[in-house]
Amino acid sequence: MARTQGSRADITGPLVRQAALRLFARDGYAAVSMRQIAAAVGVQVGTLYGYTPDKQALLADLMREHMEGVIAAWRDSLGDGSGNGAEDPLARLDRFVAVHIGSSLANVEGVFLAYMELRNLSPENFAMIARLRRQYEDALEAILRDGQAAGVMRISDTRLATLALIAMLTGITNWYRDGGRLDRGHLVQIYCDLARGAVGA
Amino acid sequence: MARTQGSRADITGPLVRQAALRLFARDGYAAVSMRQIAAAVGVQVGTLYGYTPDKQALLADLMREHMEGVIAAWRDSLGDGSGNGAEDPLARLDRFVAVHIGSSLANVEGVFLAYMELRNLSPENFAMIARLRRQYEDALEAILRDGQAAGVMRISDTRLATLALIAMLTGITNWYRDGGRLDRGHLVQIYCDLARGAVGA
DNA sequence: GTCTATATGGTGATAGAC
DNA sequence: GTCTATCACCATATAGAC
Repeated sequence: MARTQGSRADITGPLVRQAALRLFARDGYAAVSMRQIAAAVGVQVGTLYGYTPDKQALLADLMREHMEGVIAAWRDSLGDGSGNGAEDPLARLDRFVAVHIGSSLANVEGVFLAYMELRNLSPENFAMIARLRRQYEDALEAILRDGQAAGVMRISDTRLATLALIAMLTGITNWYRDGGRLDRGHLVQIYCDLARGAVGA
Repeated sequence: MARTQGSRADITGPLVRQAALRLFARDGYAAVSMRQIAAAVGVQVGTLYGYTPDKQALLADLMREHMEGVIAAWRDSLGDGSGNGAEDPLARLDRFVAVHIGSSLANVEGVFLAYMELRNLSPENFAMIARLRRQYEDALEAILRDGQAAGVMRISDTRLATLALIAMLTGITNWYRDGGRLDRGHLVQIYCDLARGAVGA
């Protein structure tokens, strides 16, 4: 495993982050040592500190990138149907469900970090991640408010419904495996029905 | 903190488990040392090994007791309305929601362990906890099947709906705090509406 | 850019005195 | 039942050679 000399700065950085993501997701931040990450990359432990100031920053960066990716996936899904100015709230809800499931399954390890490692963040990093999470939640709540206002949803508390729907959707990553009983299209369909029902559509 | 001598076997055992539960829930199993647990109890570290064979068994016991408590809370809720032989599936769903929220909020730390520390269990202990979880999930799925058969629910996949509802309900422990904007009765009411909607009632 | 070596301190678990 | 002392090992992070 331990390479001796040989400089590959262009690829070592991404490898460090990829190995850390995989190991943190599998065993948990606190259970993974910098030595394990170094061994997975194929460098000695001291080398890691050329790519991150410390272990905490490595975790925070991975979580930030995950949240930014999830938010970007939602934002980018808006641009697809060009000139689709006034999309129906129910169609927007379906799209949110599909995009959330898609970006979650595309990065299951990131989802694990985002929901399990909050307590291992420093206060400053925690505040940063919490802000990004809130931003994402607010995108869904805006849909529910519009659906409520348009009379196509019946919701007693949009904030609670938002948290309930996101918890419901995120739980998928705990059990879904490609190649199982359901394909992704079917999965999205079923969760669209569950979500529409929950908001009284 | 460190007591010197003095035997209190009858109370030290529960204190060890209580301190471990609190610390594991707050900081995570891997991040908590046996020395921290001992300090919280007020004994020296060697003393802990009179109450548990090792750290792993301490975790597994706490998780097992939590799951057994949740299952018992559901089972005991059946006996209350004596002679209530043929309860409506929708009423049973409401009762499941209320009991789940009640037992979750009564033991938030246990819920944290049950959902965050599965990966820190040995294979044998993991299998034991997974069996208890499945047993609890099956109690909900039986309700959904009956509701489907009775024509009072419309569900395309009862297993998925079960997992979705439990994820939705369990998410509550991530944000609910007594004394906040909502009291527990209101909370249960809102989640009953969400659950009924999700299953097409 | 990567290595080796090291500083400093924490880890789970056990043995044996009291 | 609890303590003290200890074993063998692993942790994060840094300094300086190449």
